[in-house]
Amino acid sequence: MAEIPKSYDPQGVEQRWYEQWLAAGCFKGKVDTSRESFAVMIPPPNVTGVLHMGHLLNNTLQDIMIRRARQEGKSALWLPGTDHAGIATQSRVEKELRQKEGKTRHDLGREKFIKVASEWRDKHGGIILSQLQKLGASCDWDRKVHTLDEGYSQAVLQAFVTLYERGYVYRGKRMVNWCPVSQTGLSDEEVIMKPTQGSLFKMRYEVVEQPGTFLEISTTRPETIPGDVAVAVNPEDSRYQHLIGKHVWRPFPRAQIPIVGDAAVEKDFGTGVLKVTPAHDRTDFEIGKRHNLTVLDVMNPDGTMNADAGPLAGLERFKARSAAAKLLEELGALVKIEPYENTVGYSERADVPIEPRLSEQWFIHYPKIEEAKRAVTSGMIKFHPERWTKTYLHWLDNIQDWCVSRQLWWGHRIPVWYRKGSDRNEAKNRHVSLQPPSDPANWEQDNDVLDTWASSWLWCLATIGWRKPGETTDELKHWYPTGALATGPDIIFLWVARMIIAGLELHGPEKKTLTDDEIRARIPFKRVYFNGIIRDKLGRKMSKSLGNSPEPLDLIAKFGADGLRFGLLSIAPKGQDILFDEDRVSQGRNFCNKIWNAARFRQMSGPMFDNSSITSIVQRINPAQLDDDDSAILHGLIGLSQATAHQLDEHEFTAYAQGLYAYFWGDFCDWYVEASKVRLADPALRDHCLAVQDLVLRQFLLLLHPVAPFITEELWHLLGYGKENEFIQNQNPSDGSDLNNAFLTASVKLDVSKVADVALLREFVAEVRATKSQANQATKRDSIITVIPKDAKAKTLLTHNRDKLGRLAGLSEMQFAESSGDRPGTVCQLGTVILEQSGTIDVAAEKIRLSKELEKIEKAVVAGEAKLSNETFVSKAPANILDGARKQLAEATAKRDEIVRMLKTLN
RNA sequence: GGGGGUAUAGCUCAGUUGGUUAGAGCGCCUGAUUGACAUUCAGGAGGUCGAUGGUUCAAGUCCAUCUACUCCCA
Repeated sequence: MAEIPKSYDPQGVEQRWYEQWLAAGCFKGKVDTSRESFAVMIPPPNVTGVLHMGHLLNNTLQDIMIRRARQEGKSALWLPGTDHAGIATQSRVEKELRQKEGKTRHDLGREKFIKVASEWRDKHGGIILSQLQKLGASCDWDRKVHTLDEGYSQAVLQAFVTLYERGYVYRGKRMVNWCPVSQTGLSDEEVIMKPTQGSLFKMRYEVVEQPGTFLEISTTRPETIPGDVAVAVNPEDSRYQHLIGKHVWRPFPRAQIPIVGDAAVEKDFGTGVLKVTPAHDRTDFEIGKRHNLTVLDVMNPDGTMNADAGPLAGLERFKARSAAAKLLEELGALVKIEPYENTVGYSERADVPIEPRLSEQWFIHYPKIEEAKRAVTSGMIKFHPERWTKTYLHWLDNIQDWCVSRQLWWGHRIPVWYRKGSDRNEAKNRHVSLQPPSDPANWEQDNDVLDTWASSWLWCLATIGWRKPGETTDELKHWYPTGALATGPDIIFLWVARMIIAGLELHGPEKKTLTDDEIRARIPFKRVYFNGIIRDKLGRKMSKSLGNSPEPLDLIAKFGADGLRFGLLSIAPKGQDILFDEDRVSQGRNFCNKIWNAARFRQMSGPMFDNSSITSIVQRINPAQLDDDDSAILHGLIGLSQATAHQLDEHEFTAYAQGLYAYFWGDFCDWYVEASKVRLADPALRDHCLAVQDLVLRQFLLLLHPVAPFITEELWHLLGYGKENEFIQNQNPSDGSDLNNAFLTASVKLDVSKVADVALLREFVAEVRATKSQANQATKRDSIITVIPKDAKAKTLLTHNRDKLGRLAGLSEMQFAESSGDRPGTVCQLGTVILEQSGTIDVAAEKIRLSKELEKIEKAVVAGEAKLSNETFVSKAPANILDGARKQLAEATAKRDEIVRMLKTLN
């Protein structure tokens, strides 16, 4: 076996293993019905996206789940893919077109534009996925899916057609969120509300029937005045109710408009008078409908004012706003302008304020809402952390129909044809199908495409072959529902909820309502893990413009993929936002190096023996030589295995990382390995001790593998645990029961009480070290101590471990005495320790130290006495708590008495 | 306006059915280093667990109110 280099160098190791894994087909998902299935579908990154910190964490989590599943022998599949990202991609391509060729998409025409966009996607779209390989992502790359793939597209269109046939899809003229830059409608979920500094314009409109009487009206959008068709007041409002039915003069273009009474007007808001602009405001549109008002659109799709805007015609909307203010002033209709902050909806992609705009759109009325709720409330789908359930239910309770048409070219073109020259709103004039009509000359296809989310909501279905309700594939039968979904809580509505609805409605034959069993069969995943959003050190979102996002590939190069993965995991609190700090990730790299060196130490400590199985290692353990530390560390190993199994099941990833870290570094390296150095020097004990180390390392590597795949695979082979062409990914760590069985078979009896004994010894060593440090003896390896043991048992324990203690605490001699005489010492649970020193004691310093300690212990004594003298406590507390309290008080009292005694000797 | 979340050491965070003297990493201070590892080792300082009240033998943990910050939805 090759000698292990001094420090861990991830670069070579990572590349070498990743290539071998790929070559051996390690990540291939195979339909194997004899095994339990476990699938994870990657949240498909946008083809326009670049790898960022969020992806690193999100994909690390998925990789952990899938690798653990593989270890457990499940038939695992992690399916990768990308999302065509309608608006984002189209904007990018149009921008390039404009910059490079000075052309718009209309210059190219639909077909040519799509071709250009496809080329752009092919060039840029795969970058993220290849970057994920550097992270170690074990996706089945041969199954990569893109939402515009032929088969996937078919599924998307079929879903639309099916929902149409089932009556869930309708076309209507509705208020939509219009993005004047992308020139398309948006769903509510794509609109970001932002507090925006603006102005509130106070104006007055003269009452036609009562010249000289004015109504004062406030608005933030005076540019829409030409679109005013009424003013509204609350019919209950005594100030204005007598005016209902009369008219006011709209200032420009000057016209009479009615005063209507409508309960939607808040009496207490502003002046209590509302200008009604049905074409440009949702509430106004509703009021307009109730009062049969005309809808007067004064704006073009690109955000400029149209001919109906009178004096404002042709102006861009924000220019029109100031022009309108000026005009009002000239007309004497402006009362005042005051600064005003309100919340304005912005287009997520273009980052400009959206316009409420009336247009013909396609809508989906969500089916299976009731079942979607039940799936989560009754635990058929489990959310981690659970609290997101509330958010999810809240959304479903207030759900609005989904505007799914987008006025774009890049995407799935809506499979609807209209009879030329006919009324499109009449069903008989429509042809809704995957196939064009047989007489195409008489029809024209809808120009719009579907919202990108109307394709990705089928992700768990269409990636493994769903093409039509009721039809299925082997993959679907095997892997659906998938095991888990890992994603950010920011897309709980956009994606997670919709996937659930899509699965419930479309997987399987048409059903009006579903039973629990049917829900179980139709849900897209059984668990959802919401990972936190990674922010910078100051809590700001990572963004390009702030330049606060580290380059993921640089981080991988700097810390190693394993180090980065472990570091991210250990700082990612469950479902909470994560403040990213590079220093904290270095902990992961350091841990890898520590593991590396522990393996190196093992290799240097003695020859390697047969490490090929648990049994072969356990056979080398000599039950007669099993000492306190062996028992404790092996017992801990079983505990760690159990804890890991539980934590991974429950998606407690942080606890998983911390548990591994504490055991390996704290228990194994700092204590066990250090202590074992004594035995390793003794030829009679060495091989037994090495066997224990081999067993610990083996099991630890198995447990660590999901989060740190590279280093564990490397050491697995370097330490002889696996044969060539076998991989650690196929080795089951189990929950420790296999270790227990092996011990049983080999008559290795672990004494659980040794765990407590070792804890006492560790406290003892820590106290001695501290005492030495205070006496400036820390460097010396030859300190002499005298111990007054607490009792016979303590003395035995100390005597048995004399050599180890000597090494760990740096002692040349440990002698026992009956009493300390009048000399000061340190009190610990096993007894009082007196450090023999040549120099004189710093009496003053010693007094301060002891007084401080006394103060602390006195508190414990007082608290303990109070507790135990409380009769209700004694009668009500359970026996073990009572026992513990008594024991604790006895110990504290003894310690206090000892300290008091020592303080006296100093006087 | 509605609904979440968070508040524990200087910083970032653990602390899962209430039960010993509340933990970790980083940072800071002191010291160590000739054979696993300075990406290391040992020690130390540092906390009335946001505030108030309640339930309980027992509260960081449960309940109520409040304060601050934060996210989502209107």
